[in-house]
Amino acid sequence: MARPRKPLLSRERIVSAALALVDAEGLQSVSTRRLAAELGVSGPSLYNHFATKDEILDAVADTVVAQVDLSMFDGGPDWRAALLGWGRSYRAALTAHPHIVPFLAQGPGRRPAGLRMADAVFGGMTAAGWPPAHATRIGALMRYFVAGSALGSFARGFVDDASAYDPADYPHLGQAHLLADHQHRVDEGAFETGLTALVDGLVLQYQRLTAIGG
Amino acid sequence: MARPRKPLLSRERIVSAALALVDAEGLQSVSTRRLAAELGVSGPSLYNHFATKDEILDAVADTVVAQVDLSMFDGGPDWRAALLGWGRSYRAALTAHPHIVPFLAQGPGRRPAGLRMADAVFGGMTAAGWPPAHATRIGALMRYFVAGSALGSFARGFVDDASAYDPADYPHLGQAHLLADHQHRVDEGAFETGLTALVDGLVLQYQRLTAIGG
DNA sequence: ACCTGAACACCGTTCAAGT
DNA sequence: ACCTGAACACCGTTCAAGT
Repeated sequence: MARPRKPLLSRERIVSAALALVDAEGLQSVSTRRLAAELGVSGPSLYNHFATKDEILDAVADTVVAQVDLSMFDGGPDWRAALLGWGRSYRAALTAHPHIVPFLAQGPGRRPAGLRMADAVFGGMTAAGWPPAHATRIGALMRYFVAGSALGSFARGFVDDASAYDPADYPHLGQAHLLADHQHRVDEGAFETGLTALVDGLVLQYQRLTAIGG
Repeated sequence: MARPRKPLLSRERIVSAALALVDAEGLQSVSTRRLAAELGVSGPSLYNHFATKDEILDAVADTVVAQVDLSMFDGGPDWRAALLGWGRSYRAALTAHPHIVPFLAQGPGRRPAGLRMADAVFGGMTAAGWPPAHATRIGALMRYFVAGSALGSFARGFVDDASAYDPADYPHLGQAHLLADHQHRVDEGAFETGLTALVDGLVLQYQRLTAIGG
């Protein structure tokens, strides 16, 4: 068979198969041949729809980021609640597809969903009274925190094996092996603690700013 | 030539050549054959010193994290200053070798330098009066923020091309293409703003905690 | 336009062979 | 013990050929 009367592939079909494969088996398992096999075609077929494999993964990353709720930014002047809500939705979108996060972090500048997000945050913060330079920084620092939390699950690093943590080497890590069990709880707790601290700290800065300004 | 009278390679030589190659050309350029060529040997020779390529990269990541200054944690009870100093040193160590950061984030649990760091932070925070559960979270959330900031330079995402940001699509990104120029400044500003906010927010939490406790 | 198989220049890793 | 070349099962991507 050569060219079929109706196309076998489409960008959407390729992207959703790639996302399913990433979720099921991780980034490593996404090769062009493997992905093509999953779609019932041969490897080179993909190049009729995307120029490179990276372009496919870019599109996958974009659909993940597109899941982030941005509605809180056209609401009103409660930027504190908006940041909290956005942060949680952003993190939820990433942790739903953890294997794509390392790729996602490589630079969202050309991905529409990332741009929409940056635009919404900037617009929301400036509308709430933040100067433009601050609004830019807030968008960036929130992204750092959320991406970092989704990427490197802190607790995932600890092995479920007491012998790995000799108290002579690490006097304070006696319970570290237990963390493997509580992985989720530690990550969620650290994320919530950090998110709250971040927003609380920004409130202080906002107060200083308006005290000087007004 | 087969086995030389004195070994041509050592783990240290391999790791430092790998780090130099990562810094010069990025993670993608580190293949076993290329790295071996850089060392004047053939590809499979590396397997006499490391079991896998990932083990080599793990060792590279470890040497990077080993650069982080941890002295502030055995100083005294000023946990605020310790977190600020640690955060800056941590970020400096990572941004000195940006190409290894995506790999580094994959999980530091088995890397000695990462464990020493976690241990020092935990010890410092508990010594300063934080309950153990909080100390764990603080170590994690700081790592999220620093890793995120080193990994995904926010500004790097924006292209130096005004036409990429149609105001019809992104009403608030009119100046976005200028960010490419100010990349460093934006990242540093966002990092400092976020670090300060984070620590300020933790101070509030600490006050609440001790107010309830005492 | 959209698929195919063959081909190119790579990978990480294994292994028998050499000293 | 530590290096080598050959080999295995893969890669991403190109391209001429088919309809």
